[in-house]
Amino acid sequence: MLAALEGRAIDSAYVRRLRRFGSLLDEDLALLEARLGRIESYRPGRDLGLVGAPPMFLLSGWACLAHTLRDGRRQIVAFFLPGDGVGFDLLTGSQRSLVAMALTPLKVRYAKPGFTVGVERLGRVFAGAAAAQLSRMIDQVVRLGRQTAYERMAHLLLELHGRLAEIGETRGEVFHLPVKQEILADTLGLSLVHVNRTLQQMRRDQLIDIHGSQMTLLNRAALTEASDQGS
Amino acid sequence: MLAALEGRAIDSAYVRRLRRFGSLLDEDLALLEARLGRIESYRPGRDLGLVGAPPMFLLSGWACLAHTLRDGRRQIVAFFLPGDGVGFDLLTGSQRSLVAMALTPLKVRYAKPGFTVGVERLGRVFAGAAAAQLSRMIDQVVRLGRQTAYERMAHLLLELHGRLAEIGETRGEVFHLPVKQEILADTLGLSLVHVNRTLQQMRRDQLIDIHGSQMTLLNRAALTEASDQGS
DNA sequence: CGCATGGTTGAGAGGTCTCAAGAAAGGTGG
DNA sequence: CCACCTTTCTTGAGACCTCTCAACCATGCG
Repeated sequence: MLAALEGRAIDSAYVRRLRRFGSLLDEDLALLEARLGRIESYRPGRDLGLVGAPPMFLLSGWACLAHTLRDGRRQIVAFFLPGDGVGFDLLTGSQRSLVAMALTPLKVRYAKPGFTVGVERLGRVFAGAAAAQLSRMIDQVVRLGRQTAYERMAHLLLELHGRLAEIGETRGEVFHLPVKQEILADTLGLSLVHVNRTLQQMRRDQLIDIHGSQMTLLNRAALTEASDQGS
Repeated sequence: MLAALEGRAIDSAYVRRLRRFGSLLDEDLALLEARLGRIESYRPGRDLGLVGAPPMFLLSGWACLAHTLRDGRRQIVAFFLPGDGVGFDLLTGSQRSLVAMALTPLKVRYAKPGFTVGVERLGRVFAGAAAAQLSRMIDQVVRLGRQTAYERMAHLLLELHGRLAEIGETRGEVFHLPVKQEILADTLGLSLVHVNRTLQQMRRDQLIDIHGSQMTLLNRAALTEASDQGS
């Protein structure tokens, strides 16, 4: 049974993700696995109900953290991709109109009640993951505050490609982008129409190629140049 | 000597701040005090040199976390006010053009090397402080992504007043706002000129009053209404 | 085949920006 | 205590990026 658990853990997205932040021994993975519990599915648009719920890992599918203003304007604060942890950093401040929502069909694995990680390897790895999320949030602030639509889009596409590459969900410069342009708009602080025009422009500039929900980065150098931040 | 240390700790801004996130016993404060070290001063504009340095508490003065793009555009990601901790959440990702900078004359107290907090009261309080910072970062994303200049300004002023009130640095609706309009501009993702016009408008609307660096919130209800997020 | 959903395009409006210059405020040396 | 200089605030005018409104097109599905 231990072998089976380890087998499941080793090739799961969250283990691939966590390993980016430090080496994990088999015993660490077994420990982690023992502290994870039931698997659940969500349909696109469903609220993941952060408040009061235990944290979870995304096994597959995309989700987001979104805030809706009284008049309906919506800002997506962060994307959650397969392997990402949700709720470990207690952003579950119980507050306001902040909700976590499935963007695609979603499979998640909840932590068991009372989940903790020590300060050992597992703890450091979790701290690294939390730092990475904070770093992405900072990127988001910079995008929204000081970049043009074109720059924001370039930067976001590079971020998404990078994050998907970490868990092996890219084929070269190609990846699956399973969200409507409306979602990109609410992420980048733009209107749906302008997102569309921006993508058109990037196509004309040969920076990207889109077929359905398949996104191809045709010119990484130009995208990096355009995204400026230069990260 | 223990009494002296506790005396200093009890009325310091960071203790007032931390106590917001849970009760702390005298022994907790003594423990914290023992893990804090030297005090240092910075002049406005100086880099606090996050990378590789231990975390610190601001004893007095304001600082910020800022990212500068290649062409000089700057985005201030977060303000640090007296009592705030800087660097405890390892945003010190060693990365890019992200710097912490003094905005006013600053006095900070560094943690001693190897600083840690357990999972006891002190640890929970630190976790609460980290969650609050993340929550403010989310507010910042919403402001920048989906609010107008007027709304952004109203929301930021309310946030700053609230944070200063926590440490007793307000007198009713009056507080000291020690930053240039340029700093507000780089925080709110606006131009200096537009910040000025927005403040003028809020004055004409009798929402605020400004005398030098003294800011008065004249109409909290209207400010809250304008800031929308309704937090 | 018709409807629903999501993508695309046009045109005008509007919020914010840039450039530019003048006014106010604050510090410093004579 | 004043003259001067620097910094910061203020205001005007036109440009520009992005928005809103409104269609129209493409795709998929029952």
